[in-house]
Amino acid sequence: MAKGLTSRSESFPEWYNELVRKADLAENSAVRGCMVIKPYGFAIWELMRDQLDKMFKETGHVNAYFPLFIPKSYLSKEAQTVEGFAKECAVVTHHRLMNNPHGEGVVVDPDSKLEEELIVRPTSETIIWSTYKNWIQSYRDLPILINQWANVVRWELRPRLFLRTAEFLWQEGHTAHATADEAIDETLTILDIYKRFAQDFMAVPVLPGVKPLHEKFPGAVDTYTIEALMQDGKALQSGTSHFLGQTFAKAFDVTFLSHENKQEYVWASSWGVSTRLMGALIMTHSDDEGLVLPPLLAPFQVVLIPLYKKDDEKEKIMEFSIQLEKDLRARGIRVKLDQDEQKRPGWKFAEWELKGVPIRIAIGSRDMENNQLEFARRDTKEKFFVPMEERFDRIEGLLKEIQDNLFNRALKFREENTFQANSWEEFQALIEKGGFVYAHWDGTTETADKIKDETKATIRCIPEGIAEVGKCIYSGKESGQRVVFAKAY
RNA sequence: CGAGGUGUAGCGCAGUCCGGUUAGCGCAUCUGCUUUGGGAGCAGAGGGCCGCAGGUUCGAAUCCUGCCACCUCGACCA
Repeated sequence: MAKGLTSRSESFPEWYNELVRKADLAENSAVRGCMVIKPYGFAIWELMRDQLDKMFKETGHVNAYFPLFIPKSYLSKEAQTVEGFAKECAVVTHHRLMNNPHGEGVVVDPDSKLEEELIVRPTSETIIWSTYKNWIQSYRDLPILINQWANVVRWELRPRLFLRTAEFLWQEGHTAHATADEAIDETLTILDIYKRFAQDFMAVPVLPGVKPLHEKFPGAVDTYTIEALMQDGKALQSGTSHFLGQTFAKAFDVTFLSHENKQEYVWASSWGVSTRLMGALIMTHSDDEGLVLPPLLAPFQVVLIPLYKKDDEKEKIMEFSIQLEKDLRARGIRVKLDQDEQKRPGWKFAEWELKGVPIRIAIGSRDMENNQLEFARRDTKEKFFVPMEERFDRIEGLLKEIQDNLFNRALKFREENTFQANSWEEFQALIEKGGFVYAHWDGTTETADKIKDETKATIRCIPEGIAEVGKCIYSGKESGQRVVFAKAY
């Protein structure tokens, strides 16, 4: 049992908070709502980022960078964007400080007031489309497939590490196309990348689908989402891909001359995933002993713990350990040899479990004599001995096995917590239990609002291809298909 | 932004009701010895503007007033 880690059954939110801190992922900062991502946590984010970046580039996207500050007037050009983000924007009003004429410290120089205030970007559609206007004249300039890795600020009143912070890191893709079909294709291509990334790398099963209109991104025609189910039965929106239609092209007057020699508005998509994915990763796999990481995203896939008492033992053990570290590294495995002499082995075992390292190998004199190594896998907590000559094959095999096991385990959990509700009473009971609930809905925002008021459940997404006629569980009106309800983060 | 709560050592807390020795405990830190295959034991040591500013009092962590910060719960959100 990890020292001082609250169990999930005792309090899931507390468990999460303590885990994030104790596993050295992140901590609160001096600025309310902003987090410090610590090196170990950032290493995981870097692995996610590198993989996503690779997938974007494989599908023809390029990276660029747009400014942090957005002129206030840009936001007012697109009415829905204002409505969506106005309540959570940080605003820059001055550009200079001065020594306090009445005392200690510095004050804002009143003479440095900006003529036009600047908004710290909550998302970059407006500044990007005001730029695309200059880049696009003819169909020959299309498509534009740009992504940027950036920080954004949304002034949150109730922050939680990784899940909801005032500043967060993300990528935002912004594409421009000649036709609606092309933009929709792009939107769905990215949704598929997100799904594959979540499932194949994070080992997190996700449910792709489209958001109902009242849950979509302001300014989008359609918002697609991947929804994941956390261990406490709550859903986490883990990525979104928007078909923006011509909303931003019209707001910023971005037109192109088509094949047919006609001026037409450009079609758009935008899409993003953020450091919130860290929250999904943690809340999907981890247990009461700490973090559990899928091998593909583990900063260290294998940790080596040397065990020795006397100095003559130490020399032999260390020589072997250093060689094993080199051999594993040469095979492309991320490995950590824990050489800390201040800490005892038991402490190290617990510490690396807390940090979620998939495979631990203990190396002691007894093992040397028996020509074997003691393996421990983090996901199942099994311990077993591996003959020396099999060590490389077993490590490589185990990493794949653990990756698969985590996904299958999470998928099984989701299946066991996915239900169908056919009456209002049934729906209420199932939502109270937690999990995904498939139910008929009459398609109106009014009904969705009432369901939310009474149960706190929202429509997470409308999955594709499950057409089935039925009656709305709340209003009893006609419904063309089931939608997925859950309580959400 | 509404409603509650909490600010005491790096972290977690007791003490505050009912004012009165040198403000205490656990973890962490430092020193020494013994330990080292599942978060070591013993002995010793260091560390505090008791959130901030006023007030009451011979005397304030403790009582009063104001401010600030953080946490939990609601409304909003990736």
